[in-house]
Amino acid sequence: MSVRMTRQREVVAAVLEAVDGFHSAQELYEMLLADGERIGLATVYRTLQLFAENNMVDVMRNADGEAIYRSCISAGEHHHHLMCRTCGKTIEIDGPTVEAWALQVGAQHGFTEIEHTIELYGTCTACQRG
Amino acid sequence: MSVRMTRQREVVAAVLEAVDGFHSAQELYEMLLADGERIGLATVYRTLQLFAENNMVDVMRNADGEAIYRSCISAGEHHHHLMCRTCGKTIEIDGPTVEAWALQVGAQHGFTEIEHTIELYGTCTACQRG
DNA sequence: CCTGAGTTTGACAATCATTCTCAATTCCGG
DNA sequence: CCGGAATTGAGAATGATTGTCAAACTCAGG
Repeated sequence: MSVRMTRQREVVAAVLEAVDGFHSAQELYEMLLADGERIGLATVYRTLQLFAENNMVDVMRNADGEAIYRSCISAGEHHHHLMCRTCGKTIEIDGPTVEAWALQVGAQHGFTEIEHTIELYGTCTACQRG
Repeated sequence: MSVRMTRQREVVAAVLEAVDGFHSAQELYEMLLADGERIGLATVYRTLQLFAENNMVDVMRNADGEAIYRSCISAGEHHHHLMCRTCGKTIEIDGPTVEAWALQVGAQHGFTEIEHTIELYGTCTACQRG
């Protein structure tokens, strides 16, 4: 029942801190192996899920529907992302506007416990040249 | 290069029209078989992708990252969804507010060609009882 | 109503992400 | 330091999706 701190969980947290942007479980697993860590793929998956449940990481899905993770910058705070479709650069954004809009639309249709996923994609300044 | 009309494409379009809500390629495939249609699973996948590219169907991803499809009610129009997390009932919504917000946020960060995905989840009136 | 070139199909293999299994190992409160 | 609960890991299993390629089909032209 209680959650334990293990070497594996520490190193997963560590890579997440060390790298920028979003990465899949597979990618993170490979990075760990490259760093010489001994850890199983299943453990990486389980750990990421655990972190996600505790809002310790950001989760989103790439265009292929794969889960990608990133250490949460505004830990625990709800926010969204603006990602460059060319270089993958990601900016964290928050939007009182949309939050309010989401709640309102939900309420209008009699829905409660509204949650939402909002992701923006575009081409960043750097990638517009070239 | 040219797109042909085939029996298979017709029946896929037909089930999409016949059923409500979003369904995975697998589900649609099974419905077709149940209807006595002769069609291959790969064909269902290919057909759905084709339809999606032509904006003839709505695509979204469920919580597991699987692609789910629905015949496009407001054909070709850009819109979003409000889905009941219990019964899967889905309502189509549009939001000038968020559209504008998305563009503005993108521009603020120097991003162009902004696209976005927005999905709302909640509990519908019916599912709140019980 | 034929025909041929180009499309599309389907059975099945192949990928690939993710989850499951379960014995062996590791944590940690007492 | 101990014991039981939590966690791990190797590999199998699952399941969605895509690739392969010969056979079947469509349709514009004759």
